[in-house]
Amino acid sequence: MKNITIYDVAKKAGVSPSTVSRVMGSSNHPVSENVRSKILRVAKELNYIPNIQARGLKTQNNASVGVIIPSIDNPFYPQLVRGMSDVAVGHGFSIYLSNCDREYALTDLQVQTMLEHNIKGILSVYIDRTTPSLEQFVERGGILVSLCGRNFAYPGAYNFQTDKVREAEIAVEHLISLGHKKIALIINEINCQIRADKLQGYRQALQKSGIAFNERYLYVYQEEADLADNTKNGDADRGRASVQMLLERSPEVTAILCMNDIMALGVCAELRNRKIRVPEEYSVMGFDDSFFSEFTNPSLTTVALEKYEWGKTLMQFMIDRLEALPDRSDSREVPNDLLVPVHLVERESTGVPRTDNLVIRP
Amino acid sequence: MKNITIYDVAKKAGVSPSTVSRVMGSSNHPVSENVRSKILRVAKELNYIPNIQARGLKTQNNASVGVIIPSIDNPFYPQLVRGMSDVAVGHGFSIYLSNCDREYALTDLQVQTMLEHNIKGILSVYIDRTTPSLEQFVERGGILVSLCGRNFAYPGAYNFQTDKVREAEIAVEHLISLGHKKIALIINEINCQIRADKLQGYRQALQKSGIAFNERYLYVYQEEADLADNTKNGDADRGRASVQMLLERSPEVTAILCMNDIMALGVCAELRNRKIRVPEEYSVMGFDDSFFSEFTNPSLTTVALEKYEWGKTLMQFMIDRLEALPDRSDSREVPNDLLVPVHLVERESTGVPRTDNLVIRP
DNA sequence: AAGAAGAATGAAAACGTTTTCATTTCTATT
DNA sequence: AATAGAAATGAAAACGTTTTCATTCTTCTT
Repeated sequence: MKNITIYDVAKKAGVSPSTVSRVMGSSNHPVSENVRSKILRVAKELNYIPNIQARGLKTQNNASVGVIIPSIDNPFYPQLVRGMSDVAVGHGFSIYLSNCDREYALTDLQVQTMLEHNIKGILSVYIDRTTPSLEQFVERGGILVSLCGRNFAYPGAYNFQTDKVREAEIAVEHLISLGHKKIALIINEINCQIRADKLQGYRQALQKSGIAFNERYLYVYQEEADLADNTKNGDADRGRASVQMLLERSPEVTAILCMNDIMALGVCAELRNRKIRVPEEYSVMGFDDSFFSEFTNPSLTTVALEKYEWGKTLMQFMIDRLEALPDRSDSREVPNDLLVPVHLVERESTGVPRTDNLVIRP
Repeated sequence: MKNITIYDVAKKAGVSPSTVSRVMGSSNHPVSENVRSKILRVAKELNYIPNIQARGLKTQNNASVGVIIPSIDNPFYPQLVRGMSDVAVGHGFSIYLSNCDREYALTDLQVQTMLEHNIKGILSVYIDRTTPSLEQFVERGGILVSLCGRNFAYPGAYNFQTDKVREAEIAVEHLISLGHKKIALIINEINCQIRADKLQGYRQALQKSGIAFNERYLYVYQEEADLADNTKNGDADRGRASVQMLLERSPEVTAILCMNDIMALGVCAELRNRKIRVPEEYSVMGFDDSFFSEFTNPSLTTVALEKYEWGKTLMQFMIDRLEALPDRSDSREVPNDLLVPVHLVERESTGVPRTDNLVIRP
């Protein structure tokens, strides 16, 4: 079961291995037409398969990029990854996918592996903490492009930013424009930049409209608790649970802004359970415009980001850098025109606030 | 920017490269405790990173497995992939993810790439057509494990089967048990085994109950049409569109069985649009128990498969084979006890059939 | 017709490991 | 105390490429 090598085809074609290499690889060294075609023919006959490992060993390059995301099992990411994948295969690149759950140790480990595989490009999404191996990666000249919130930048990386502050502002502004003044925000513990950004946007929007920030309308909880169960995405359940708390602690609220659409779905389901109508009694909003949000009942008002487009943009950017690798003259600036904008998608789950102040049905 | 190699640490530690290799790699050759610890220490000091490409070149092994799925952008797959990923990283393996859209040419290309990367294990899910490079892969001793419908088996592969026939039967049986007799089935064009299996299950269940199969209740359409738009998952829209057709062609139907939950969601949304109630007027069912199905309104009755568990099982199986690679004494039989069962999840979208035969509201 | 420039080819070293085989060092048995 | 055997180490070849450098073969210019 010996592999067919460049030597085998060289022998059969009656030329030297060097020449074969020049036609099989991406060399631009000239080689005459007839020997080229002969080599190609023989290679096909022998079913020759270039050995990327050997090539990479020599060239210190391997056509693949590592993608690190929190978890593919969050509906935000599949489309993003799909966009990345599409442009990657278009350029002959492969994708190493890695779910790190935003866990420090796990991220470090995965990057370590990528380092060992001699991967030269890492695309990290919404990971807002650097690790030793990540630092080592950029130190060794690896290309790190990161997509994160507006208040975070890796040193030495190309930092794309999605403006989560603005996203949250847009959401709250929408709610305020409908007449809401008591708006609950449900988010995870603030250990992650995105969430901090969202909180900031929330406060900013309130402030702009002269509405006082009320600590009691803020629902923050630990994520760790149910991480153990990888079997399902916990956000929906967390949405459910929050409703219970909210109804006890601040039923006077008229709108509920959720961290993402899944959570909003959970909130809606629980409200429905309790025979509370959306949006007549509570308006509910999410983020991300997940694919299902258009089809739920009521359909979800949300703030959208072109995920697929983003994925494409990021990977294209990465590949451009990768293919120009030797000269790293450019700074780590990211062109502004690559920022894909964000927009409100207004659907059925939000409406004017209820007028009566009754409610309270535990 | 020269790499630190095994030679560097050998020199600094005052031993030979061979010895360093033995402690850094997974050799079981004995090496004394003091030199081992010394090497380890020096390696850490120098920030030595083993070069997997070089290792792979020598050992013809690289700790990664290729995963081929139709598209990560179909909610069935993220959880499956997550399961795979979890066990893979647990064993130090990396995942090469590849979306092939069930396209022949694309699949072939991606496998070709994996071949070039010297990947020794490919996990393929619901791809029911072999390609030249896939054949070459198994010919060269690659391990192919495939998850597919019950009527399909790759030659030379470990074939896991999910029983789509049975799944469909379960669904139809449920509907029949509620009293339905006129059951529509909406599926994609039958170029894929899963769909054929589902159709078979549908017919079988009807037959068992002595209900005649009615061609008019079968809605099949081409998938190609809107594949171009990768921006969104088209099944929901197809569900929508089907409602229109169904209402024209066979409004007498009382239950609608959809290919998957996304499609069911689309169907529900369109019915709601037309003020037609689910399940009072039409029962609607899907497949897959997607994570959102529990939270929609009405929540969806569906047939579930433990996707995360399946992913783990498959990857574990793969890694076991991979680690025992040299001896391939076993046949390609797959142990029966690894079959993860399928079950009905009864929720709100199905109920007894309406009694009046009115309807028809185009 | 001679020579220069360029095009096409080949030889061989290098990339960073693993592993076989040979050698040295140790331990235990007599 | 001698030696068999085991344990620990090292030297060197091999894995399959790419690429530098040297060489040969063309083709043009004068």
